[in-house]
Amino acid sequence: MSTPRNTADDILRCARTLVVAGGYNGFSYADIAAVVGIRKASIHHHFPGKVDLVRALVVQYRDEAEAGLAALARHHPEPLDQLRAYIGFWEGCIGDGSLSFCVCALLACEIPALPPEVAQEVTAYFRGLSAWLAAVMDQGAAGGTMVLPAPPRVAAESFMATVHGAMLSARACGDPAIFGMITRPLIDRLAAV
Amino acid sequence: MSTPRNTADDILRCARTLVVAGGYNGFSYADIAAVVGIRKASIHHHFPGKVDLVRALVVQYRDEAEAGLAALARHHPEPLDQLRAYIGFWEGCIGDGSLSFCVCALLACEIPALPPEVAQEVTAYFRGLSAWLAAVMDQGAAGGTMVLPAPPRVAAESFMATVHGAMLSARACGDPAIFGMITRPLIDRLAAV
DNA sequence: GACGGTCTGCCTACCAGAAGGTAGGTTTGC
DNA sequence: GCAAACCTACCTTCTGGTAGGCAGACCGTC
Repeated sequence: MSTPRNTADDILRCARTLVVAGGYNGFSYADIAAVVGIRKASIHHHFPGKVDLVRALVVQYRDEAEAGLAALARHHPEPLDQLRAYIGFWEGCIGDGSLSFCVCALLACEIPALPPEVAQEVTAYFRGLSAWLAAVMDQGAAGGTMVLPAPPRVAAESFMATVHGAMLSARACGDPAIFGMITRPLIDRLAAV
Repeated sequence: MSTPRNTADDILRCARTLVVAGGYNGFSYADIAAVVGIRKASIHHHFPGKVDLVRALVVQYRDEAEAGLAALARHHPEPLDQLRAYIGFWEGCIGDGSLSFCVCALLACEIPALPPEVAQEVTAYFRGLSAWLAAVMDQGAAGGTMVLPAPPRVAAESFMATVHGAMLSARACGDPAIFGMITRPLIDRLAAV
């Protein structure tokens, strides 16, 4: 089941890392070429233009996120544990530096300057994540294990905003621990006594 | 007391708008020149390099923020009202589009790709804002008008993260109303019954 | 008050390098 | 033989930045 070293995927992985570091305008085809070990022009063979590349990258990211959330829901029957795992996932990513920021959160910052094809995918990510969180919260409230401070939709938006803001603070201060400091109490506050 | 139309300040204002739209790499000297109505080379007369320009911009922003928070504290003796006014300020800015995102929050996203001179100022903004919020919360808790869900420092970080995340969600969804939806309950939750 | 000097703000005219992208040829594996 | 993958070579446009000139405001000095 091992992937036979797919160049297109190497390019996407590399682009993801570069986007996470500096956004849409923070990297160039030359940067990717240098890392992946091919020539600039070869990237165009896989992705005709930069827009295609970044769009593909966001689509892949969205797919992975969706799959990840589904897996997470399978492993943790309890809604509260699902949120805990979600936070834990990011805490791990930020802590070990494997993904120090959400790709879509970063791109969302630049939305006014983004090609519409990319912006659209970013917006879809936010809507999707927010909907998933709202569903989990709804379930938790119905099951009596959670107490929501607001209707599920609002509580979900608030939760998501705090998580993204926590990433930002961690990055701004250069201190991954800040993420956990902000997000962990989030769960405790939702837990029914 | 009217300012005699200072070109350097025009440049800073214009650069601020452009940074808010697309970040550090999202604008060029040519963009500014076109808006301000001077030639590219003239910008270098006021700001030798792009780093100097953006650094100056962030320093000015920090000064304004500091002055703004101080003014806000003067106008509202009650800590809870200060937080309300802070949220209200941003709600206004985002609503009328005059400042649809915090300059430093946006730059913080790009910190790994930012010149260190700029990154340092951005970090300082976060520390300053967080300290101010913590002080206000401390005061509110001491006065009995606020109930903090965590120690002031943690509550302040959490508050700040949610506000920044709310900006992000509003931008991601292209809907300014989301900012208010997320942030207004924040105050209610802190208010002592 | 006229004189020369200098400082400020802006200009034109460049530059080297990087950006994203294209054309067309060569290698590689089925 | 064909197609995918990759190459070299090149193009255009934009990037931040420099060199040097020029008009006007400001200046102390005679």
